[in-house]
Amino acid sequence: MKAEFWLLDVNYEVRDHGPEVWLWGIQDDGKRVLVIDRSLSPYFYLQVDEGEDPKAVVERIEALRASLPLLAGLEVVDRKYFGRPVKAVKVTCQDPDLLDKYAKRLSKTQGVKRPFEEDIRYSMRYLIDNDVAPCAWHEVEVEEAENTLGVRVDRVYLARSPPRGVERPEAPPLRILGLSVVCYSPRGTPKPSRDPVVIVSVATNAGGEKQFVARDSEDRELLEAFTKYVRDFDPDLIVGYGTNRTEWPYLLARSQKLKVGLYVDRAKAEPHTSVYGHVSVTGRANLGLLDFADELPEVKVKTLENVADFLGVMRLEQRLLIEDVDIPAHWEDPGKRPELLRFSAENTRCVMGVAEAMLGFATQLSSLVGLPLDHVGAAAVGFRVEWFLIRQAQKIGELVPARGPRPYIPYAGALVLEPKPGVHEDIAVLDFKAMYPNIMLLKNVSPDTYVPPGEPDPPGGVNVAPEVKHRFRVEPQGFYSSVLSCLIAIRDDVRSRLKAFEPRSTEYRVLDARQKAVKVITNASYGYAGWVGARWYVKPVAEAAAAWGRHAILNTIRLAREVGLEVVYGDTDSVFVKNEPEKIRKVSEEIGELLQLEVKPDVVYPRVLFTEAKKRYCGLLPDGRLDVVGLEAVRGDWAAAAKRVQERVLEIVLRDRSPDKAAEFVRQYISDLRARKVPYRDLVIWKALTMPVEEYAVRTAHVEVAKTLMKEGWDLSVGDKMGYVIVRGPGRLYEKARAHALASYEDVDIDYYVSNQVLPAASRILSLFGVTEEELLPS
DNA sequence: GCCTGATTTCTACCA
DNA sequence: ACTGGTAGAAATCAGGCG
Repeated sequence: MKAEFWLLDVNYEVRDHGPEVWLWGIQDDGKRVLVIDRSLSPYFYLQVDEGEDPKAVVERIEALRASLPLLAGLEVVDRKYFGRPVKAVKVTCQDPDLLDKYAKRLSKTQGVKRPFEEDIRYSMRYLIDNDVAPCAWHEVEVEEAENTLGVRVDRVYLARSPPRGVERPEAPPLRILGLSVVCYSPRGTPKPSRDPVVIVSVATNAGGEKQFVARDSEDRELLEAFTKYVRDFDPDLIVGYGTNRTEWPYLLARSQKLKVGLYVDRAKAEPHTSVYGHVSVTGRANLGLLDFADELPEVKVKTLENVADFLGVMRLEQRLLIEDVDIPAHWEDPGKRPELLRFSAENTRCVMGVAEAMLGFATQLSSLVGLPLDHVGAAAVGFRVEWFLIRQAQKIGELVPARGPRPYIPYAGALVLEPKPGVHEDIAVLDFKAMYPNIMLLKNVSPDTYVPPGEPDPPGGVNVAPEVKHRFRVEPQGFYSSVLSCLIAIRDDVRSRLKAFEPRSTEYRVLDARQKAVKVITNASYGYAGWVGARWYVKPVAEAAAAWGRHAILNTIRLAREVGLEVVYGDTDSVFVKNEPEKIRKVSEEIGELLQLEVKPDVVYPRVLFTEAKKRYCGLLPDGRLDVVGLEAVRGDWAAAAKRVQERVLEIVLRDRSPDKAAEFVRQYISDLRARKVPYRDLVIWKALTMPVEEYAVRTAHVEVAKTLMKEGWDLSVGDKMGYVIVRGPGRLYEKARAHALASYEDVDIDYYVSNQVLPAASRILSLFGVTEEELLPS
């Protein structure tokens, strides 16, 4: 019989000496199923030395067979490595966990150059080899089996054939459970060995809301009740915020200590930490939404409340927020405990809202790159690109290069023009459409088409990069080139289908999420190519793409000037020119002919203001809104007070064209600030720890604050944002920084905020109009 | 030892 | 833990001065 299912999760098991893949899915009738497939044997490759007879290598390995009991098969195969044909021995092995060990051992065989793909996990191997993608529909020939495993699904199937993809864009209705957790520690970061979980707030997309609250800091019953709740609801998705890093590890450690089985998965086991440091719940997808918050660069401090506010899930002003340092007092005080309960419940509501906003993108990204839903968020951008590449490599018989340490040598990147400071009227921004991907596509820039120095030109000819002179074969089409054309084709297809639907329809939202996912991967391809950690890293590839990019923008500038278009600024793939449509059309046309790249006006600013610095400007949009770029107003490491003032100054200067009015506004603001009428939170400065505190070479405010907090028992790690205020007193700035949650308004050094935050931010703009800092101070 | 300009360190941004 | 190019604040260094 045939079964159709949407793939939610995948794992593998070794049972009765045979590996099997477990595909957890959801069917049309709402049944949750487990499809077990034993058809694919794990394997790796051994590349055979050039000039060596592969059969001889096979025989040598055969001779070792007695000592390799789980070796299942040897086959000589033709593959490609960086585009060149190679002979390899495909070694199949019964136990997927022995691939690495066997590969190491057999690599020493005479005539073997090196092993390949022994580091690809069996479950990924299965998905890739069968072209099975998570978060997508598949049909499979199956026979129903009895649920002797005790897995929590409606049906268990044995696959008779590998699943085949079915074109169906929408996900089935999923059961989603959201959670947030509060732990209690009298002081500092809670420790599971010592401190209880006191509140677990859950919510479901079936409308359920519940709180599990510890009785007198006894959390055994709470953990048991929570576990039971999860099992009873039987979610497909478990969502939280930062749960991979904090809440799940805590719940696990705590339940281990109390000997409570946290059996929340579909396979009678506990959650476990998986490849990308995320927590995996077998048969479900556990998502930490913080992992997807990187897609929202507008949100600078990525707390749940900020993300929820940005997405319109729950407004910050409406929230009751409790800082970590204030949690113990709220739990201890029966009068304040209800506030803590409300805070926790709101967190879970925010989690559910954020999940709704982000799931479309997450599932599309998962199906596109082929990583299981719970992996894809946790995987860094480079790995997302790489898994997409690995999938494509399999299709063309390209061996997946080993990841290895390589020397890092920087190369020249993009070109940035010196802006002409001041206000310019009616400026058009000419943008290259997907510049780097299109360059790589057009010039066939790829790891496998690169012709190293010393090698003769191939018969089909080469494309030679300007300046750096790297050469790339014109044919056949390279790996990157084919992958990019595939991505571009998908995006064009999705975008054309998009037109048939209403923007609010489900179909539209699904397709829109898909085109965004494709865009993210496409745009990351150039960065991937220049990443030393990449499996397909070849420095000249990135270097050549950058050189062609410079060539493109330089030609655009030249042509613009030739037709008499004034160029006022440019950066990487954009050129800012006077808005003269006819001349622009001409430039665009000529670039199209000359470089086969598309360049066209993206926006037209009725007015745009440049500072004397590159990468910092502000454009007024036709609808009156501002595009603030690079300035303090869009930076996360300036106090909101300074950012607000600067933004307002820009508005007044660009909309009303009145530097005087703007100066008056600044004077008024500074008097308000001095009168302490500005909210305290607008004085908090946020900076991230980019390395462990002990590695800093100099003393800085945020690191000093981090050290203080750590002394108080708070665990901090790389990436954490430290919020601090500057307080009055003598000494260096770093001596006057206090954690925002531990300082009070009275301590704040207003003069610092006037002279080092608000004034510089305002003056950055107003100095262009001859307004001095003295003139910005209230009289 | 103090002052000042130059250099280094650091973060976050742009494309 | 995708790239290089960039700004700007603050810390720190280095050298002159007395």
